Order: sequence, then structure tokens, then C-alpha cells
Amino acid sequence: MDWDYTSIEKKWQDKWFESKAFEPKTDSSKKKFFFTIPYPYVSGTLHVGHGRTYTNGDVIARYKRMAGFNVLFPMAFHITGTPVLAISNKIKAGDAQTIALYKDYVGVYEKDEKKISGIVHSFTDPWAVVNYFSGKLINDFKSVGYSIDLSRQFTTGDAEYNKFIEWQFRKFKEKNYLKQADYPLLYCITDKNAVAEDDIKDGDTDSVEVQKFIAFKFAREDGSFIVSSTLRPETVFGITNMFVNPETGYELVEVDGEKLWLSAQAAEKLSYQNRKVKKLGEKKGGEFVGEIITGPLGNKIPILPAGFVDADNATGFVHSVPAHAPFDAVAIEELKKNKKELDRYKDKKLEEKVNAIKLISLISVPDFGEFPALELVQQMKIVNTRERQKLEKATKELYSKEFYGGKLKKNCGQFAGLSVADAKTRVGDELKAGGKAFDFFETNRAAECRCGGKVIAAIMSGQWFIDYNSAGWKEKSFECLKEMKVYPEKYRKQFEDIFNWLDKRPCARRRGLGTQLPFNNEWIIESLSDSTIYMSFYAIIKEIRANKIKPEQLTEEFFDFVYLGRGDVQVVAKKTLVKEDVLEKTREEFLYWYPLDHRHTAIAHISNHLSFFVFAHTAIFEKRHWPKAITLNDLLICEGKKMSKSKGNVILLNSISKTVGSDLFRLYCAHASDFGSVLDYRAKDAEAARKTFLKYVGAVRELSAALKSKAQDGKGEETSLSNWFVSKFESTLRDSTLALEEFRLRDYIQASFFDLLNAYDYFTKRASEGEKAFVAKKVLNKWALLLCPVTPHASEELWSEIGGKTIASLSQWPKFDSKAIDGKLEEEQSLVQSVLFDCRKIIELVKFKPKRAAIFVASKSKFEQVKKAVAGADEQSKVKSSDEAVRKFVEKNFFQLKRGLSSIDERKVLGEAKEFLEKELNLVIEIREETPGEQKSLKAMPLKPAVVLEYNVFNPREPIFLVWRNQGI
RNA sequence: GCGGGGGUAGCAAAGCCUGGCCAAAUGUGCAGGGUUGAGGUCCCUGUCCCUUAGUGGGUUCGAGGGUUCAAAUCCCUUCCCCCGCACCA
Repeated sequence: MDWDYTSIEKKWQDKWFESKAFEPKTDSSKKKFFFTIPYPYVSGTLHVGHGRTYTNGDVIARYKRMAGFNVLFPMAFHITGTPVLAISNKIKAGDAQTIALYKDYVGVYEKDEKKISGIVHSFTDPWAVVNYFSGKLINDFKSVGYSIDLSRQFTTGDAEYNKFIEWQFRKFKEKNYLKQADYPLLYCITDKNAVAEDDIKDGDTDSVEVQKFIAFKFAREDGSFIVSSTLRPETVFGITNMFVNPETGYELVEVDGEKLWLSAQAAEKLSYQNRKVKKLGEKKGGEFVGEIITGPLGNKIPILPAGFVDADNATGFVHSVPAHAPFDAVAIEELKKNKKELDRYKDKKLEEKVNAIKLISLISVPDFGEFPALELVQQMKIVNTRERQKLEKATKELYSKEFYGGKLKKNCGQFAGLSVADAKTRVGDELKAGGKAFDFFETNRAAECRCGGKVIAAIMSGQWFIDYNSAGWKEKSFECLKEMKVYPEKYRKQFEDIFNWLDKRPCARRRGLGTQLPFNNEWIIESLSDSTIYMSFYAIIKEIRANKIKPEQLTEEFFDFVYLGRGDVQVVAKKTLVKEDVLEKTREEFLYWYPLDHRHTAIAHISNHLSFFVFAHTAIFEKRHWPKAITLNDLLICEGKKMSKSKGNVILLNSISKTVGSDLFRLYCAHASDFGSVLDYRAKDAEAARKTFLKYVGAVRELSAALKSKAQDGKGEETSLSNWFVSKFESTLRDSTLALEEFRLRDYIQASFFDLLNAYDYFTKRASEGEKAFVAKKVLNKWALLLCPVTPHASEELWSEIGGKTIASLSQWPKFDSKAIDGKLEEEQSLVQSVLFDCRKIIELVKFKPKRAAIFVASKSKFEQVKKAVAGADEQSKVKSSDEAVRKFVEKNFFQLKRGLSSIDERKVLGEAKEFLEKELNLVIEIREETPGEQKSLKAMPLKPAVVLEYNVFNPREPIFLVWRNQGI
């Protein structure tokens, strides 16, 4: 069939965008529908994962448009944050990997090597990245047929946008939703900047996080302190000694008036944790060995040597709890046996001190006795501290056992009886309050920045937070959520959990593109925080640009007036120098489009963007402008695997229109799985829908031709078959409309595409030209539009082929005709199909090739018998009938028959289908009522006619019904 | 660990909320047949097992129990998989 999808798709895309088909204007006579999908980030190309989300959204937007709404579906670009900047910086620095990657990206669009090189070189300017990719992304969107309004595009780096976000954050500040506090984060000493996963070597595969240690102070006689640290402060009751690495250097530093001994590395780290650190002296670890110090609880313990102590982890001293820490248990045993080591030190009583150490058990834990660490070490046969991996495994295992199942023993004072999980924070807090301990932040592993610098845990002082626990805010947001549609509904619970969990969230960073905090311009508002209410900006940006309003005119008063209706228009006009009528028009635009009716995106955004989006709306806008609905779709994976650059299995959205084609891609995306499940994209399956799709094209053309054919004279032939298809079509249209209303796209496509075409297959196999013409008259126009939301290009083409004058995408969604829907017609055809099925089955089983058959429908008296049996029983097992076959039949079909006996005229229906059956089975067929003389015919039951193939024991060639005739039956 | 979502025939994926026309739609794969010069496309048929001139029986919806006249669907127990857990877009 001639169906050049590439040129058809291009043709209609051009028509849509040239005619500005998707750029709605305010129109108070029409109900509006404001729909958005999050704007894309412009650091690269889009892939089919984006495609799933945008396609699903576009189907909804297109349906709503056809359903009579004035639909606004705009698009913009996100550039905030570090990624774009990082790209520029890396290219500037000549980073080969990044340059290669971006040559690849650009190579998707450009052919010429030199040109590619030039473009990538221009990326040293972040705006070049933004401008280049945003332009390309628009083309990608167009190429898949998205019905987006491009006249309202902006980037989050535009001056107007900055003004808008500044306004939003001033509002947050006024409401006291912004807080400042110290905050631990990952930090590169060389870059002097906070770093994230992407900035750290192997950060994506081996994640780095900040851990909070509790540092304990152990008093020396000279008034200074040895500082050890732990993740398990509750074990303070079991400390037996201190370990020091004899070979590394320690420093004496003054911190907030106290003299502390730490490893040199720890001293440096502490200086990044918001503490003033002044170096006073230094010592080698070995010099501490043998010294007796006083712990936080007042107990005296010795300092012992241990080579496994890592000076670059936490404070560089480790206090020892051998009863519950495998490392410590092994280390002490090891030391006891190592006389040579002990003899190295000045302290001649060292051996005595080591031997005097008695394990202190402080946690009782199921499955373990007095000293869990010792037991575990013996079980795992660990004999020395060099078996690090085993020791770490043991530590982890014991930790989790104790944390979830352990209780503190009597020797733990006021904490006795508490679970380890509870005691952990309480012991730590108590010691801190008493000045015996302080927080020390450390990374969970040694980490290096991509710049080569060391990554440590640092405290960012004065970090800005949005405090989602601010008084009253959560209540309002829950209220909004409660009234909002969420589809699939199963995600509502997730939203609720996230809402409850949300606390203070950092909202600004020290670098990146974006908007500065208006009251503290060292900070850039972070990318998730500047994208929460921007949908409202779509509503007014067009007006701002059309009236050439300058960024500096976009003041507090301007947005207060436009968004909140505050202030007197004359006063605002005076202050902003924006004309009164322009202000009023802008306000009207906002009032027309807001609230946002519907937002669609991927589920990954639930825990961040979408939740912030709800919160920010309830914070800023009046209740009548809160969002109305969210729909979500799960992830897309490729051929069973997650898409990733390293696997090389990323399919770019850009390639779709040239390979499978946009219509097929859209159809596949919306049908391959429900919103709520992962979609496994299989290129072969997407391609496989083509034959069904061409069948659809063929069907529309066939009906169109039948309608035009002169022989039919526009009338057509009404039969139960043609009525059946019309009924089938109308019920499909009804179901599809409902499915679309409820965002069940998969159901819509299943019904309107696959199921309907199967029905048409059956119809066209039987139908005469007249019947086709009849059907065409009823459903052709509707059918051409039925798939327009999913396969808009094809629908436009077919619509114009059959003489549609308007643009299909802007046509009215067809209304189903409930009068044409008749369940009886469906029952009739399923009778024909089940007879066909039965005949086939029997023919397969018999040894000969029959030429004739008789089909016997159940007699009136059979119906009566069945009716009586059904009525006489109130339970399936209590069916009674004089006829055993009837009893069995009723028993088997009890619940269906209870609902009522079929009232169709089986004889008439089968009579009409006679020719068809004969053709399908290659038999001569006679339709009769069951006949007392013929045993087999008596098997006939309602909707289950008996079939008798020709056979005659005396003469297999002689048709049996001739025999009956001869007998005068 | 906490929170959320899942496990359905070779594969993918509906059905589950609201129990019974459910041996379970649909797509794909595979097999047979037709069309074709072969191949492909296309069309038809079949595709849990057994049985049978059909409309019969058996065993299935991660596993094990339970409720019910009746369970893929409801309840309990258990195993396994996926996602999120924050400053990152």
C-alpha cells in the first residue's frame, strides 16, 4: 500500500505549525484546558524515555482539544543549575570525554565534521549550549507530532524569568518559609565548592554520602583532650581503651577555646566544619602509647597502638569497645600476643595494661551471648586485623543485629532497657549536652573530585532552606492533594508519604545558572526550587513580550497585581511604567488560563518536583488557582534493560520519525503498557504494529470507496451484519471516549485500534459492497478521527482523503450514537462465530472430508425445558431436569442463564450467515431445527446449535438430510 | 532498615478494586495451511495437558494455607523482583 509515512508526517507537522494550530487565544466562550508536561533540561538530546512521557501527555492534550476545550499546552526550557555550566567548563578545560560526548550529541543533528567541531567549541559559552539544544529539542518535539504551543517558550535563565522567581522567593521569605542553617555537605577542597554525585569520581556507581560521627573527648592530665569518634555513641558504656596509629602525625589544635588532639587530616576537616581551628603543636602517634586518659563517663583507660587506625577517617583516634566491635576485639587479642610490638614503647607496664583489659558487655542481642563481637569473630575465623573485608562484614552484620534487635543492659545507667536504635541518638545528645562530645562529619568513603581535589564533608554555614514544616503549609498542601485527581490512583499514597516526610530542603547553591536569591545574591536558587509555579508564567509571558515590557518593570507590584490581584491598577501602572490596559490584559490572561488543569510527567518526580509544585502553589496562589490533576507514567526501559550511555542502548527521540515513524511510535508508547507499569520498549514490537496500522488505513479507504461507488447510490444495504459492525463501532467509540476521559490510554487503543480492526476483519470477510456502503455512511467520518489523538498525522491524511475540510486535530471529537448500540447484534455474531468454531473442530476430528453439513438450532420446547430447569433451581448444584443433557447444560452455564435466556432468532441469524459459513468451511450447509428422529440433532441447546456433518453408514457420499427428506421428516 | 509498587501462559501485557460468561483479552514468538516463481509481505488456523465427530475432563495466574456453592480476583503466612529515601537534574 502506498503510505509514505515520512512525507505524510512532515507534511502535517508543517501545516500545524505554519497555521499556528496549537496557539490558543483566550476565549471566554470556550472552556479552557491548561495542560503541561515539565520542560526538558537542555544539556543534551532527548531519548525515547522522554518520548513516552511527552507522547502520553500529547494524546491527552489532543483528545481534550477535540473534545471541545481551548487547550493550552506550552513548552519551555530548563537551564538552571550546574550541568550546563559544567559542560561549558569541561569543554573550556579541554576535557576529552566531554568533548567527544558533545560531538556525538551534535553529530545527531549535523553531518559536517568541521561544523560539529565548531559548534562544540562554541559551547565554552553556556548560552551557546542552551541556544543550540533548545532549538534542536523543538525540532525533536515537532517531529513526533506534539501539539505544543511554541509561542510561549522561554528559558529559566531569561531575565523575565529571573524576575518572576525573585518574586516567588520574596513571597516565601515574607511567609517565613525560608530558613538559614548550617548544613553538612560534600565539598571539594580544591574547587572550594559543594559537589554532587556527578562531580565525584565513580560517584554514580559508588555513592558517597555524609555520615555524622559523634566525637568523644578524653581528658589528658594537661587539660587537653584526645578526640575519638564513632557512629555508635551508645557503646560509650563499653569503652576499654583508646587506639592510636603509632606511625602517623597528630596535631594539637585550639578549637573554640579547647585544646584537642586529632590527626592532622581531621584537624583540617574540622576547619571546614564551621569551627575555628588553630594549630598549637604536633606529636607522633607512638608518643601517646601507654598514657592513661579519662573518658566521657569518668573512667580511666589506656592508649594502645594499632596499625589499622586510619588517620584520614574521622578524628584519627579510635576508642575501643571490644565486646561489640569485631575490629576492637581482634586488635586486642592480637596485641596481647605481640610482645615484640609492646616492647617497642617506653612504657614498661604496657603489657600489663593490655592484659588487664576486660571486655564490657553492654548490649543484649538475640542469638548472641555476652560478647557478640568475640563470637562472631570466632565463627568467621578472623584471626588478625589485616583481614579487613571479613572484619567489615562482621561489623556490618553485628551492627544491624544490634541496631534492630539489641537492648541496652543494666550497666548503661539511665539508658538501660532502651533499644539500640533509640539509645543511639539519646546517648549522643546527652553527651553533647554535657560538653563531652560534639558532631564530626565525615564521608562514608574516601572520595576524589573529578578535578582531582579531595572531597570531604563540610558544613555550609548559612545554607538556605525551604522549610516544608512551616506552620500551616502541609495542611494546605494536603487539602490541595485531596481535591486533586491523581492517576494512577495508586500514587496518591506515595504523595501523602512524601508530603509527611518533607522537611527542610536546601534551595540554593553557590554556583550554577539560574536566579539569585533577591535578598542574598551570593546564592543561586537551585534547579528544583525554581521550577514549581512556572506554569503560571506561560500564561503571561506572551503578553509581557508582546508589550515589550522590560525585565526591570517586572517588579513586586507587577506580579502582585497580575497573579494575586493586589494593588490598584493606576498605582501599579505608575510604579512599573506598564500601561493600565496592559496590566489588566495580563491579569486577564492569567485568570483565564489558571488554575493548571492537568500536569503529566514521570513518576520519578513524585518525591521532588511534583510535591514542591503542589506546596509552592498552595503557598503562593489563592485556592481557586491550585492545580487540579496530575497523571504519571512509569519508566521506559529498552529491550529489557535500563537505557544508559555506558550500555550504548539509548534510542534518541530524534531518530524515531526516520525509523519506525512517529505515529507508530506514539501508538506503541501509549499501548505497550499502562501508565502504572514500566514500559519495555522493543523496536521490533513497535514496528510490528505497522501491518495492523496499514490494515486500518486500508479499511478507511475501502469504506470510502464503497460509499463513493455509483452502484450503491449512497444508500447501502442494511443487514444484521452491517448493523452489527455499526453497533460494534459505536460501542467502541463509547468505550474509547470513556477511557480517554479517565486517561486509560492503553484501553482506548486496545478498543479503538486492535479490537475494532479485528471486528472489521470479520465484517469485511462477509460483507457485500452494499453492506460496506451502509457502514461507511454511518461510521466513516468518525473512524477517521477516532485515532487522531494517538496517530495524528495519519488521521489528518485520511481525514483529508475522505474529504474532511478542517484540520482533523481541530475537529470535534465524534459523539457515539447510543441508539445504534445493540447487544443482541453482538450476540448474534458470536453465535455465528461459535458455530464456525465448532464446525472446524469437528471437521478436524473426522476422518473424511465432508461436503455438506446440517446445523440444528434448539427447538422451542428445548428452550422451555432449559427455562424451567433454570427457574427451578436456586443453586448451581440443584439443577433438575428430565433430560440429562439439559441438566448438564444448565448446570454448566447456570450463572449466565440466570441472567436471562437469549432471545435472538438463531435460525434467521444462521440463515443470513449461511453463505459465509459455506465459504469459510467449504461445505454446503442447511439450517434446520432439531429433529426428533436424528439423535445428534437433539444435542442442540440455546446458542449451541448441533452440527451434523454428512455421513451415512451405508453410503458416505449421500448427504444425511437427503435421507431425512426421503423419510419424509 | 523505612516507605511505595509488583510477581499472570515461550516473551510482553490486560484482568484483581466491584469473586461467577476466565484456560484467562491483545500483541509478539512458534507451528500448520493458503496466496506467491522461491523467500519475505499478506491472509487463515492453531498454540497448558489429556480426551472426543465438537459443546468433555484435568492442572494452572510466585509458594503455602484460609473464607466461599464458586478465587487470578477477598483474608493470612512466606519467598522473590523493582523504585524512592533529599539538596541531584
